[in-house]
Amino acid sequence: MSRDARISWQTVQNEVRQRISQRDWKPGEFIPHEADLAQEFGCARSTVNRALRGLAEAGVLERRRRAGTRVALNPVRRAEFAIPLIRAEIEGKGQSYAHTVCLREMRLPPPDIQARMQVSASVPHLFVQTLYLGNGAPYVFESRWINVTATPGVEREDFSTFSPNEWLVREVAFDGGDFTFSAITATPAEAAMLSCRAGEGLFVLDRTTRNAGQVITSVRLVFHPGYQMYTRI
Amino acid sequence: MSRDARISWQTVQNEVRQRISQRDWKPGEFIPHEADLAQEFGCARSTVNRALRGLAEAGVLERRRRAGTRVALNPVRRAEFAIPLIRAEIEGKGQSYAHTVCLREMRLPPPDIQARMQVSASVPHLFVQTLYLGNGAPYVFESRWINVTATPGVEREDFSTFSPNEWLVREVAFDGGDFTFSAITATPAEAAMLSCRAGEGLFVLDRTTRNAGQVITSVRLVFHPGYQMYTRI
DNA sequence: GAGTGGTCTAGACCACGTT
DNA sequence: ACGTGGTCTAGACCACTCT
Repeated sequence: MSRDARISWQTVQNEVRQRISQRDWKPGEFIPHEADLAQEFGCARSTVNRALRGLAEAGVLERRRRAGTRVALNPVRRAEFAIPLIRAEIEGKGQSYAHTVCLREMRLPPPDIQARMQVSASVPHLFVQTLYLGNGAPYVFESRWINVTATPGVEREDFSTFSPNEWLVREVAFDGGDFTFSAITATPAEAAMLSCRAGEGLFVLDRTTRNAGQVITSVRLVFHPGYQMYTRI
Repeated sequence: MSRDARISWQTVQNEVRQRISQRDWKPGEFIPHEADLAQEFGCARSTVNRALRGLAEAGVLERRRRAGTRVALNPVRRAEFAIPLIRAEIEGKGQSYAHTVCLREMRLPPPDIQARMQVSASVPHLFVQTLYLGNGAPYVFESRWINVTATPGVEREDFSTFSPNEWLVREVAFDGGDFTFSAITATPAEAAMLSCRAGEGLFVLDRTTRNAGQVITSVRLVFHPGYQMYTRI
């Protein structure tokens, strides 16, 4: 008769989400303890734990030992964005992909790059400038510094078949990085590369990538006018 | 003698991360099954599962039933960014916070806002423009459309003590939204608001916030020149 | 069909922070 | 001190998907 279906952690999570949305449980308020919720839903405490842990990771709940679990005051505090390969991003929009290497040489990095890459002034790095094209039109212009001691084999690579972006992703391990998003006003040189007018506002991503504490590469991507980065919660 | 310490899921996760960083396990390769790893580490399979699930959520691993677990081809594919209150962001930089409401009136939303908010043309919305200041200097200029039927009490609010941003976070539940980041070229009006030159590149965030499927508000934030959004993996 | 990850359970112990 | 969340275990069954 009372053969109930198993309760999944998603069921619990959805129910909790709904109670928060409906303001049964208001921001800042404590919600019942795991044990009580387990009893209410008729499942094991670990199932409730799984559900609530996910909500805490998403920033919806705040949990503290001994104190309990409360609804976060600002329930939407984090969002994720995807970091696609440039090729994948362009092809994902249904455009044809191409890239051109404009410059490739060893150079001493300027002070700002030294600081970002945590290297001394006297160590030459590989500097590569690449233009990526979607349907033949400039999509993004990349200026990249590569730490050659951390990327064996790069000195023999001309990036004609694989772009610096693709080559590094294929050949070198990464485990972390910094990202800075900003807007710049196009200089005449940048405008010429991206086929736009000087003075236009352009979206910029600066990224420094690391592996096991070592800096691999530092890159600036200047996107074409009108570029948008999108994400959803 | 052989009283080993308990193995935590973090231990397993760090070990797996390290093997990937060191390229013992290369991108695209399968790694051992959960059961084998559990035996190797001397812990329960659920502990291994917890560790690997976290890595899969982070995009480091790809897991499929029956097929197994493999190292992702592009190990760093996602990043999180924080969405602070504007007040918290300004004060977090050690600056004094202030805001000024420039405009507050009921209006019919223009077509682009109608599309974003999924409403018909004939429904008036509350339109509020607010300038946020850090140390007295313009920090970000906000143009916001508010769905009054979803935000009871808003018609009596003048946003002098609480900014629209703060008021909505305090009074209304959210559970999702869309974010679009882009760059614009400052119009003369925008330049005047932000005390910058017309034609400068400015960082822009468009956000539409929802609760239980209903659109609450749609906002455009135009930041001062030089603004950067930062995140780290 | 069979093997893999996904999940649930019931119980246990522990870490930590509030009181 | 003690109560709460955090975690681990051992076992079980299930869902999915590859062959």
